[in-house]
Amino acid sequence: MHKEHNLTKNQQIIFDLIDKSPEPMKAYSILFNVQKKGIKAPLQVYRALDKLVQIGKIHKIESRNAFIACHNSSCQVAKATAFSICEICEKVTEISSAGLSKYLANFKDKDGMKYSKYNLEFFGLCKKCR
Amino acid sequence: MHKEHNLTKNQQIIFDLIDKSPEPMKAYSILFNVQKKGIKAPLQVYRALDKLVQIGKIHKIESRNAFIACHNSSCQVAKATAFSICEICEKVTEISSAGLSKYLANFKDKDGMKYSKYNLEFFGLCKKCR
DNA sequence: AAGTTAATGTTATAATATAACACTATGTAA
DNA sequence: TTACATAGTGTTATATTATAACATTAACTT
Ligand SMILES: [Zn+2]
Ligand SMILES: [Zn+2]
Ligand SMILES: [Zn+2]
Ligand SMILES: [Zn+2]
Repeated sequence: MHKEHNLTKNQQIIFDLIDKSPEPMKAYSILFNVQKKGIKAPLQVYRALDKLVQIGKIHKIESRNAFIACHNSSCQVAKATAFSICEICEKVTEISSAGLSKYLANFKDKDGMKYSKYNLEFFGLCKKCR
Repeated sequence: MHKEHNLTKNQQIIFDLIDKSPEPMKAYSILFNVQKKGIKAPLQVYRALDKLVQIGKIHKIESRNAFIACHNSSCQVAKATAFSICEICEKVTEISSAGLSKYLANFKDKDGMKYSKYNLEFFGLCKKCR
């Protein structure tokens, strides 16, 4: 399957927090929540976030500057991400669609260029908010 | 065609600057460049940027916190944007592909939900950097 | 044991973005 | 014309997001 990464203490603390959260978490909210566990400075948070993004355990929602745990077993590499975002309640869901990822992975632009990596964010209203 | 928006002085100054720029511009770089024209404060820049994004004259590159002028006549509404980004030279190009926009506009997730708005950022190496 | 790489802890600071408030311009309607 | 509403401005202050720099420690290789 996919390579296991042994997380360090800080990485594990921060991953666990994000993983438990029902919504994307922002860096300084993470910082606030882990201060009781000894992580005191923004940089400690950002360094763990960088690593977790890099190994695909979490993703950054660019339009929100927030982070969510990956729950899509097919994307353990952080190279092809798609999300739906509710513009009212800010609920974010990772989209796992074989058709979509195939289409985007094979997309070529006018110059015939293919891209190995992409990030797609859909916006709309979730079921509850409609 | 599309509705004309009469830009205000600040909006026009800032749009002209972004439109002339060969690469995406960041807010504080814009601020620096327009200070000689009397725009002195970040908020004046951000307000103009917000409006220009809203009416589709410019787009925000979320992964870069930067802004480029729209050169895609088919997207005067800022609801469906796609870009390619070179990870070396940071060149950004707006992608104008009927196939892609049709595919994404019609994309439905597992719940059958359709999204009216999306932003897609592709990453790779541009011709020059390969 | 020595060398290498990755991670940590810490302080300071840079870069990005918004709040609040008083004021001005513009268009619309009584 | 006056009143009203809406959008934009100018300004100061502040909030939020993110990185630089440096000394130290941990983990892995040879
Ligand atoms: Zn994922
Ligand atoms: Zn919702
Ligand atoms: Zn455009
Ligand atoms: Zn390039």
